Amino acid sequence: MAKDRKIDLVILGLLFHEDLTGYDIKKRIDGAISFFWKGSFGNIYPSLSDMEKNGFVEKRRAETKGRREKILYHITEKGSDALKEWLNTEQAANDLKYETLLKLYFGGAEDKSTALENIRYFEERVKADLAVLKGYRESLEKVLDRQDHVYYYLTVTFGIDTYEAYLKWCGKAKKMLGGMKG
Amino acid sequence: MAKDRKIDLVILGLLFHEDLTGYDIKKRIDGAISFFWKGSFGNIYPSLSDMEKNGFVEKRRAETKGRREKILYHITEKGSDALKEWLNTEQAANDLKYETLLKLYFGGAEDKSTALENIRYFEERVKADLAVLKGYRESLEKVLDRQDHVYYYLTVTFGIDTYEAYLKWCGKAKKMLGGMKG
DNA sequence: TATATATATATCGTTTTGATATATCTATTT
DNA sequence: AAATAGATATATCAAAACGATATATATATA
Repeated sequence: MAKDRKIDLVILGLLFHEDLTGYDIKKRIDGAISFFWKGSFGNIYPSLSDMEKNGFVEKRRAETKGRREKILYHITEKGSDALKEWLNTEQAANDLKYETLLKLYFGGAEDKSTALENIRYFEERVKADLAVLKGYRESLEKVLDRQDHVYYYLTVTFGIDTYEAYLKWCGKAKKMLGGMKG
Repeated sequence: MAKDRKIDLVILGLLFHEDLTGYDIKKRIDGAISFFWKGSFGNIYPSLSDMEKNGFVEKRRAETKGRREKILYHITEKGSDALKEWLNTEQAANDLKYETLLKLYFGGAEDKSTALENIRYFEERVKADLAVLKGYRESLEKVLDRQDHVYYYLTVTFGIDTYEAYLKWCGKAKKMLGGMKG
């Protein structure tokens, strides 16, 4: 595991539950996780390769029955230890990049209709994403007896709560801009 | 301006109002903007250098009165056009990285006290940041007659609304984890 | 059968991050 | 007056992330 490479921890977290290929890992990240973290082949494969070299994960040839071979990765004890150590460190960096707010902040360079367009576009995407998150929540509510699912459920409700706050703000912002001259 | 370099737009947005040095730009970004976008010397100086080469900004020697010279940057018409073009493009990427949620998602690898620690740490920082944002809001409320300030105000209220949603979620999450076995 | 889509691994150029190096100016302390 | 700490100012570097693309096989569909 590299010193400051966060993707390593994402991968170890996923491998803690099951063996996965690099492609599987990408799919997992693109699911429910994508609302709060992202990954690309460009960092997943180099991470797997380095972690394998350093003994945090190991390769398990999948039973391919004559088909094209694929590489399943399995977490080692060293990998589990690294994951747990990270979970137990207090600090956690939450880095937010809202291009929407950046545009709004510089809105004075154009007329208010431009800013309103920006907010409306944001609002539409938030509504769409919120619907997806509510779908996840509904599925998870049925299986909350399993401990892992409580953790998944909490991340989903975090998304729902913040997205609903976004929508309320959109309403207020549109009203305020609407009442402004220019 | 580079093809996909977002820091270019941040700099152009700031220079639209006033001439600034690279150091000034860093300070501006570290202020109210840092809640939704970040920048470092490592991308600010290369961006300024490239944009100067390509005619988006130009150097203005500051009146230093014998003191050490500093480089003030001034936005050109080409730079203003690029800023406005960006403001008028519909899509805006909001990339959120919550290490807090990442740890929570993988919480099943440790016991629930670890997850609770994670949430409590997050809660404390949100409270501190929220106080700063409320201070900004108070200052801005006095000067809302100026159009630019309305835009700044909206980005600040976005922060306040979402941070308050975070805190409500923290309360619910702690309660839910508290009632869970393990 | 043709073809579009999904699976799977890998790499590359660009951009960002975070730290550090260097030097000057200004305010404070001794 | 001298020492020093902190702010100002520019710049660079290694490491990491991003986004796109290349390559090839497997599977579903028209």
